[in-house]
Amino acid sequence: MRWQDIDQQPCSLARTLAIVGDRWTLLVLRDCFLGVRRFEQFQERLGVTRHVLSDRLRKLQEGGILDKVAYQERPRREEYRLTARGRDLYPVIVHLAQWGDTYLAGEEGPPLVRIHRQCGEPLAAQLQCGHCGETVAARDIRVEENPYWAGEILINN
Amino acid sequence: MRWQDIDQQPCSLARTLAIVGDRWTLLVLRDCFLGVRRFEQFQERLGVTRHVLSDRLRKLQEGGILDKVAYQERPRREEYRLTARGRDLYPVIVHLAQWGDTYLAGEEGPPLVRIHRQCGEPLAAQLQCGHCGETVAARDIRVEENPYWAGEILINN
DNA sequence: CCAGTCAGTTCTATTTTGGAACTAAATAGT
DNA sequence: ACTATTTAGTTCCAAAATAGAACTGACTGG
Repeated sequence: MRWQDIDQQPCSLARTLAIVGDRWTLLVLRDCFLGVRRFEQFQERLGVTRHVLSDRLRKLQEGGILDKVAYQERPRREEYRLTARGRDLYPVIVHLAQWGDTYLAGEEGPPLVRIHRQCGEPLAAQLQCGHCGETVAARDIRVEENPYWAGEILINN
Repeated sequence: MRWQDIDQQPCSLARTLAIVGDRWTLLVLRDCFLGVRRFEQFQERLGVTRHVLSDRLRKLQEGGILDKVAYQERPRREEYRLTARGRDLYPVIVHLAQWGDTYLAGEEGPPLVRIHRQCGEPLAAQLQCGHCGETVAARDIRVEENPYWAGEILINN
């Protein structure tokens, strides 16, 4: 199976990765959350080639994650801004970064610290159940298959 | 900059993506969380070529995310199991999948539903501050730069 | 008219991936 | 003893994606 066909799979993770799972794309999003908006700035900060950056920004736009907005006419210049859908990916960025903070930081410590404004402490991100408010671990979750794809996704049945 | 050098950047997200950011790797992890352990099963479920799968499993193992454990001698056969470090990536998988559930599901609805055992409801995953227990949104976070990399990561300073 | 800015596009060489076939180390059946 | 089967890979080559550099277009400012 080709990577470009994974969005056809009955899997929300695969479908999401079809938009944000290419090389560099999640780093582009990190920069978006840090306030970067312009092509030149993404390119300089990431060191990605312009041609790949152009492709990634287009896919993020097509996926509804970024909006292309003119910030100047004559000559027209456009910048990229996170949409509400895009901001919903923040927990993904935070958990990936936190994993790196925890397991991959050197002697100097993590490059960035995220502070929770409300309590003033460094964020120790956890997964929370929106219904009951409790902290959730992997073993607290049971998975149910949509009957439409019965037997196609889960193992042991 | 080459993708294989991103682990050199002062960015925990980049360092994490150097391990899990290749094509197919997060889908391998999804399957791990669904209980898949064996090479043949990953290969069949994902449709990834054996040669790429082999490479991804090796990188996950080197990154301490999977353990390669013999489940049989004569002939020796090994399977892959999530480590504690690996299980810490669960929130990443859940939030990516939930984003797909929310924005990319078709008429049939999401392929899988995750149920929180403790409350019995479908999980609506949120980001939680481990210190104060509150739900956290992107705008609730302020970022501080490690002085070691002063001025290298943040913009506007 | 010339240099500079910004957001790309185009070009070629290198790297990665996809698809298929092949290998190794056994066991089970005839 | 020979043959097929199982499982976990490796090897090979063509096709696709990426890296790096140069180029384009639409202006502005001097």
